[in-house]
Amino acid sequence: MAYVESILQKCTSFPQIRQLHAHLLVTGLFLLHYSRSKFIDFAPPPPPPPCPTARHLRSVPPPDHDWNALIRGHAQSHHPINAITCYLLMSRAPCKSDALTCSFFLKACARALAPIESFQMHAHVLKLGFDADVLLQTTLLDAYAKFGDLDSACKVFDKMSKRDIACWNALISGLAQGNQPHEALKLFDKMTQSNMMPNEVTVLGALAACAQLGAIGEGERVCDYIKINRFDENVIVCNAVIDMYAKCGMVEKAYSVFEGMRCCKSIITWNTMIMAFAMDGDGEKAMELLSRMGGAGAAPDDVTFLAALCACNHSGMVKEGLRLFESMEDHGVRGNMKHYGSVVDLLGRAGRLEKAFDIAESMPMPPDAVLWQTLLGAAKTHGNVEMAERASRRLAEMGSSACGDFVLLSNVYAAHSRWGDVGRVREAMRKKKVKKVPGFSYIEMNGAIFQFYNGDKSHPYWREIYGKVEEITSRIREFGYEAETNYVLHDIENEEKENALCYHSEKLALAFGLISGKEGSVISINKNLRICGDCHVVMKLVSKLYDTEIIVRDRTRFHRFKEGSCSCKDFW
DNA sequence: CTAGGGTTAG
Repeated sequence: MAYVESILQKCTSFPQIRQLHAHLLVTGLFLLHYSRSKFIDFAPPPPPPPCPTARHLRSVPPPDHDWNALIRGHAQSHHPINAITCYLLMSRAPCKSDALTCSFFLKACARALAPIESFQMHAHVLKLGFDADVLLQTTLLDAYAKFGDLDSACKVFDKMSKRDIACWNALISGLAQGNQPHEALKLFDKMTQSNMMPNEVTVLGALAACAQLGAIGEGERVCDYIKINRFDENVIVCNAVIDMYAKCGMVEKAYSVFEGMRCCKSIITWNTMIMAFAMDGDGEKAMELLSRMGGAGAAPDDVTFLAALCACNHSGMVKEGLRLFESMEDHGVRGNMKHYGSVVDLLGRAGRLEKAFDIAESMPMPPDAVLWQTLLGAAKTHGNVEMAERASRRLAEMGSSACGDFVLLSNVYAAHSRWGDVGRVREAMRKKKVKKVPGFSYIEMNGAIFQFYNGDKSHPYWREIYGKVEEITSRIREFGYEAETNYVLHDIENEEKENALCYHSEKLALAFGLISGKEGSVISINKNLRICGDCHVVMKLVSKLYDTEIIVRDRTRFHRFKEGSCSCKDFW
C-alpha cells in the first residue's frame, strides 16, 4: 500500500488521480484504501451534468473514518443537500460525529439553505459538548446568518465563551448581507471599542453596510482605518472601497481609488468601476473603461458586459448597447438571463416594444419574472395597453403577484382613462392579498442616519418636518409647480390616502435635510424604491430655489439635482 | 496512525 500513498501524494491533476482511481478499482484496492479525501477533492465540480467519476467515488460505501471527507466533498459540490443524506447514512453506521462532521454538515446546510437541519445540528452540537469550539460556533453562526435568521446568529454570538476575530467578522458580514446594515455598523463600532482589531475581512463587512446605507461619513472613517493599516494593498478591500464610494454617489472618489491602486486590479475591480459609472448614468465613461480593459490585460466577462449594458440603459445609449450585446460572443461570453433582460430594457426604453417582445419570446432560455416586469414597465412608459396586458399575462402565468406588476398595469389603464379595467386590477390585488413594499428613505446627518417611511410621524420633530414640506410646496408653487395627481396613480408605493403624495418618504427626508443640514451642504438621500415623478419634479425645483445640491439614490441609480435639473436628464 | 473546519469584493 505504501506505493499508493506515495503516488497519491504526487498527484496534481485530475487525469492523474483518475488513473490511480482506475488502478485501485481494477486491483480491488479501492475498497481497502483508507483515505479518499484527496480523490474527492480532485473530482471535478459538476454535476450538473453529473460526473460519473465523482458519482462512483460517492456511491462506494466508505470505511468508517472517511465519512467526514465524503460529507465535506458533498458540502462543496453543486448539490450540498447530498451532504445531509450522507450524514443520515453515517448516523446508521457505527461511527461517531466529531466537530468536523458537524462543521461540514453545517456548511452544507448554509449552502443548501436548510434551516431545519441546521437547527437539528445545533442541538446535536450542544449534546456532543462542542459549545466551546470557536470555529464550529462560527460555522453555526454563519449558517444562521446565511439563511437570514439573524436573531439566532446573534444568540450564538452572545453565548460564545471566547470570541476571536473571525466570529466578529462572520456576524458583521452576516448582518450586512442580511439587510441589517445599521446593526452591522453598530457591531463594528462595538468591536473597535473592545480590544479586537478589525482586519481586512472586518472592513469588507463594514464597507458593505455603508454601501447599503449610503453612509458616506461612516464609510470615510472605515477608509481612514484601511489606509492606516495598509489594508489598501489588498485588491478585495480596494474593490469594496470603490463599490462603497459608488453606492454613496461619489463616483469621482471611486475613480480616484481605482486609479491610485497600488495592488493589481482584478476583473472584479474593472467590473465594479464600470458598474459605478453605470449607476451614475455615465455611459460614455463606462464604455471608455471597457475599451481600456484589453490593453491592461483584463478580459471582459459576463458581468463586465452586464455592467456596460446597464450603463447604456441608464444613459439612453440604445445603439451602443445593442452593438455591445452583439459583440459579446466575439469575446466568448454567452448571454445569460440578465443580459437579455438588459436588452429588453434597452429596447423598451427606446419604445421598440415589439422588438423587445420578440427577443423575450425567442431567447435561448425561458424569460424570468424580472424580464417580463421590465417589459411591463416599458409598456407603461409608452402607454402601450396591449403590450402591458401581454407582459402581465406572462407574469400571471408564472404565478408572480408582485405589487408593482398590478400597479403598473393599472397605471396603463388609468392613462387611457379605462377606469373599469383599473377597478378590475385593484380587485384582483385585493383578492390575491398582494403585499405592498413600504417606501422609505434614509438621510445621513451629522454622522447619524435617519429613516422616514411614507407619511411617517414617528420623528420627534415631525410637526416641524411637515411644516417644512408645506413651506416647500407653497414656495415652489409660485414657480409653476403643480402636484401631479397623475402620479398618485402612477406611483408604485402610494396607495393609501393618508400617505398622500406630498408626504413621500423622500420629501420628508428632504425637508429634514433642509431644516437640520448646514447651509450649502449637499443633501444625500437613499430610497428603497424608485423615486416617483412628482418627487423628481419637487427635487429639481428645490435644488434651484433653495440653492442646494441634492443627491437621491434610487433602487437602481443616482439622481443629482443641481440648479433645477437632474443628472439623469429626466431619463430613468 | 493522517487530514480535514469558521469570516472575504462585482
